[in-house]
Amino acid sequence: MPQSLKTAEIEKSTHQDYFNIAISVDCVIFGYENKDLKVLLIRSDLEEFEGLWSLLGDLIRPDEDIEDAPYRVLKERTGMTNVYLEQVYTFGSLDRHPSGRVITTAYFSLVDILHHQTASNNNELHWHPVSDIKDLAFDHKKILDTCIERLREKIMEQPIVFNLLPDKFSLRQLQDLYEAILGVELDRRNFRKRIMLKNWLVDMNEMEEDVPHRPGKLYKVKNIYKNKTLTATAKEILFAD
Amino acid sequence: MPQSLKTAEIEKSTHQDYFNIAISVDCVIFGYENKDLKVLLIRSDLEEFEGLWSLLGDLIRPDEDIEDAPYRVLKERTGMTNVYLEQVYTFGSLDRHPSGRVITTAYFSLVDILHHQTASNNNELHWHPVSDIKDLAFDHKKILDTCIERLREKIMEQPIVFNLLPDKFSLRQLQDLYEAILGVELDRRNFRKRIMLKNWLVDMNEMEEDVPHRPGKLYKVKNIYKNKTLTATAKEILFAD
DNA sequence: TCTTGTTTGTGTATTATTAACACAATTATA
DNA sequence: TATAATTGTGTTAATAATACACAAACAAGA
Repeated sequence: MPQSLKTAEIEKSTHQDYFNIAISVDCVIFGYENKDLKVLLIRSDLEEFEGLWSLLGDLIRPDEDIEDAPYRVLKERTGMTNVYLEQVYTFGSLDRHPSGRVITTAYFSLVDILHHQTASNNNELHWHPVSDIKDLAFDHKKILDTCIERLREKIMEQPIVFNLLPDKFSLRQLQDLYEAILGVELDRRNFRKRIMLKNWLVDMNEMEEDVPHRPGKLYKVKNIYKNKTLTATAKEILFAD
Repeated sequence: MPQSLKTAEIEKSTHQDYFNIAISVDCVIFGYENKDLKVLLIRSDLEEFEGLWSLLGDLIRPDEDIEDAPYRVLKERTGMTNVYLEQVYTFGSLDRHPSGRVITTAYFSLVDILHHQTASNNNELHWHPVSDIKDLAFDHKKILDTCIERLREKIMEQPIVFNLLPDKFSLRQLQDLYEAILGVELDRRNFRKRIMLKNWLVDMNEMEEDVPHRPGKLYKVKNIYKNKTLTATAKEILFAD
């Protein structure tokens, strides 16, 4: 059910289309800034959820592949393109949407905040540290939690966190990011050993600059892991190690 | 409804289109028999797929929670109740269904074939060894492959395979089952050690009977892992180990 | 230019996990 | 009572994960 329909129209159309179900996608857009894992939210435009934030989502169009819908939402609402996206789960409780029956498929997305910060000056959009988020509109808190859980599992196995960082980064930055996502502290030496063993990184032969301490070496992720629009089968091949 | 659409006229005229997508569930019903992982299929009733088999599925009803739909499908089509079910992925290519736009959410299910064999004498239903399946109607082969992959990951972490076995089983039966699902051979001593370490089993203090060799001890899975209709949060607690 | 603060870069010893591997005991059957 | 088939069990080696300390690099300020 479109969020923009007012209550009277909703009554009418839900009766007309009682036997219909709408399907949407919702995007959990993760970013990383100031050692915090953040998520991009928009102020809910529904009366029922006044004051609450919600995920970015939209109904799927009848002529649109479901996998294209989250890309379109990101582009339309934030201007972001070429982002990492992954389907997580489909939520379809009867009462999850106050204006009608809407089943939604959740995707999470990983973006480099700094390269996307000016993409939209829509001040209804805001990056929130995930640790600060207590409640969201609809069942979006549950969707967020499910996506965080999936993200935590995934980063231990596959080279995806680099989508949250600038092209060049130090091992310290990378470790801080892992700690922010996992919510734990990691031993520096063991972390470096484990990451290096995975063989995901390329040494740039450059050093950090303008840091008030001994600068660290800079790395980037190998190019084969950088294409963000891989098909599922291409991923299987690449990530087989 | 996209925010970019402004006028009421546009909203109204496109409204019908947005509800012009059907949503279904498809069930990959796994069973285990004769050392084969099998899947329950039905003859496709579509002309386009004449001669091909397909998964059991149905459209979701407007008054039905998405999680209830696969239970209903299983009950209606096979008589099975109280089965293990898990949502896997939602498939929504434009061309996946020849008669219109249908997005489908795939679930896999684990059942004990012997206790369900007479549930339906619908001879359009048939158990197929998964290793024999080359092609299926719709995109069901892709759905099946996705579910097998998920099943393989899951059985290494969580005590779910027992849903495929009778209540009492020997470690040999259990190992054969793991080998059938994973498609590999396992070392018997290491397998037994690993399973016992997980602490999922209870020794029944009974022995196999009517086997033409030294009989093995019988085990059952602990009761806390046996409830097949656990909520997601209950699972988290129980399986935290 | 010397001292201090801060962070990088590195290795080893310990423990836990996984993998490889062989033989005696039990039952049914001939 | 001999044979065939399978169960039940333990040790060693290899690999991975964890715990832990110190010297070197740079910036800033005395």
